[in-house]
Amino acid sequence: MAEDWQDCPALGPGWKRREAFRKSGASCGRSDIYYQSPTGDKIRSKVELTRYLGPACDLTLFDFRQGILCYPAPKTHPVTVPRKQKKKPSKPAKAKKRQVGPQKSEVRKETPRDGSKAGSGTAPASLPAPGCCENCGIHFSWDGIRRQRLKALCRDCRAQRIAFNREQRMFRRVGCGECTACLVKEDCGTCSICRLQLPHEVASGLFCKCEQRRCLRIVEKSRGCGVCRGCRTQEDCGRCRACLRPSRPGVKRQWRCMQRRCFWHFAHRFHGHPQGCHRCPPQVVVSPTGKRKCRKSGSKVAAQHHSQAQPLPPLPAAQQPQRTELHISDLAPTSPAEFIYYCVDEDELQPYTNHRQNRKCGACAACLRRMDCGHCDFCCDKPKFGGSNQKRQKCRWRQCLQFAMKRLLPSTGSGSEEGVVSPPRHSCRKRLGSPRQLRVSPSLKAPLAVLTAPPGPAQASAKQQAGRDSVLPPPDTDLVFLREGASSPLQVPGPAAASSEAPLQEAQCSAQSWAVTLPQVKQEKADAPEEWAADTAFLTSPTSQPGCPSKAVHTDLVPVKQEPPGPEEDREENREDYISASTPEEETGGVGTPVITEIFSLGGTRLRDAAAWLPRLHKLLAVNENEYFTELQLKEVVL
DNA sequence: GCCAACGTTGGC
DNA sequence: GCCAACGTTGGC
Repeated sequence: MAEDWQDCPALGPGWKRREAFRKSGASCGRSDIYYQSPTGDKIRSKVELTRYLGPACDLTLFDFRQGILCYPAPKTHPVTVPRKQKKKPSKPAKAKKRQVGPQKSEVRKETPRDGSKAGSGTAPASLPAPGCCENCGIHFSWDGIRRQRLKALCRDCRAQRIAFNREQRMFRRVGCGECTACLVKEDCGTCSICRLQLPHEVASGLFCKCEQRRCLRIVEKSRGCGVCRGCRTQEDCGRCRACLRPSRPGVKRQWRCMQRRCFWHFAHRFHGHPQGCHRCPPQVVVSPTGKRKCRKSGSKVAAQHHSQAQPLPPLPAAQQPQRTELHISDLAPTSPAEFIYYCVDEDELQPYTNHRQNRKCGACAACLRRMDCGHCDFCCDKPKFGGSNQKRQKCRWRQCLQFAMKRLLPSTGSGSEEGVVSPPRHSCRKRLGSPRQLRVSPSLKAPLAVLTAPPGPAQASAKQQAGRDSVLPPPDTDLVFLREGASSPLQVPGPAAASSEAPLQEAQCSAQSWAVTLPQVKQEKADAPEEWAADTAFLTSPTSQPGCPSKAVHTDLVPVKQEPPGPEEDREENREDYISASTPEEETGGVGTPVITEIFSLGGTRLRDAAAWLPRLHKLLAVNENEYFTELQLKEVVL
């Protein structure tokens, strides 16, 4: 896309403008205008531009869409006269009709970029210290590339590389269609893929393609392109981190000098990110249980082909997969130990829906929540809260819980039909369930399930509500027990007097006092299909009620009191063992991820074991009603 | 496989 | 026109 950028002298040297036409969706054909500052910052609207340039810069005359300055025409002459010149900073910034996060935003924008934007009223930015492109060697502004990238590539080279990667993915999926391998119509029958004896339609599919039919234009990492600067470099530089990396005794050096790595190194190795993982969207791999898996993770079992697997009907000649024709049950192996992972076009498994709306059930408390909490990391990222708009995600407290549950329980379809749109059955595309929705605190991977009443600024009452109906997460803690309908955390939860803020739909499950939800992504990836089946069995145990989404609900659970901010020693201990009291900040939806659901992942504990340890947990809870539990205690219970 | 970043699109 | 946030992708 780099070629789409065009200079925009109206904003000064180095500014670029791009018009992007929407290629799909309801607004297909519509165009959006983006600007890029000399330092590489992307501007998406005039408001952002105003914010970016600061109040000293008057954009009144600047036509954002056209990228030109429009001076007021004579009264009788409506035609604007574009001029290519710097705008005048003399006039104070026009008050926007809608100032979003005015002060914070300005502070935020100016703080990190003061250097580049000081005096940017007309000609923005002193250029940052240049870097040297690893590929072409030219000097360029490194500052424009904000990510933590190892390769220092200039914009053009990076664009080339990205284009190359994109092309390579396409080659891997469908091939170039021109090389001799792509023209081969028959499988060899002898390669490792063919020997798996996968159904023909699968074997002739994309990533499972016969080795003899794999596109020859795929650049193998081990070979490199042979042409780029990296491939042509014969000697190690001796200075890069690879060269400096100490080799293990007795082990041949594994690290190739950074300077000798192929510029085109395909970022996703074929077997590293095959179709099925979230990096490879067009294809998914589906286990017979319905859990989609990245082939990488499923490769072991994939190698164990079950000869009795029922072949799928042949694909139409047009190679269009038969939508909705594929049923997971058709693929069920006769032995639980044996699984076959099929390449299935994702569209086969989900009829067309508006994907962008599939993340909302519209019914859960999170969906019903109107206000951003203003404190979670995603809120903090929002411009209106002074963020830099990099994450661009919905407030964590507003991320659909139903969707999360669906993702977590791919094979569980019960109990969610009541006016709830079933979220799409997405593959292991993580983004869909998204760590954004449910993220495990990296500092503590041990907690039990958590549900919290979302805190937030929106509710003075909500805060109280949170205090009443739930136990808020202590710092660095993923453990929160939500109690419904209770007047205080100390009471044994009674019938749900569902708080409108109570997450999930426990509110609908009047008999359920506690809700325990599944771990999100990390658990998902770790679980084997059979474990999911077990999980599901547990989660859909008779304790669940019709109308309730599938989730672990244990009626025997006794409430746990969340201590108020405790003594200092407790806080210290929290780092190690304790799930301690929450800080005031977190009580309002604070810095810590406001975890919606978490986790049964104590040391790899599976939900399937829950039947065994839940009673123990129950006992512990009963004994320690007013206490917190150490991670150690929880481990003892669960493990 | 995870995550941050960001292009893109929906909707107000 | 603008913002929200979904979904993709590069880096690791």
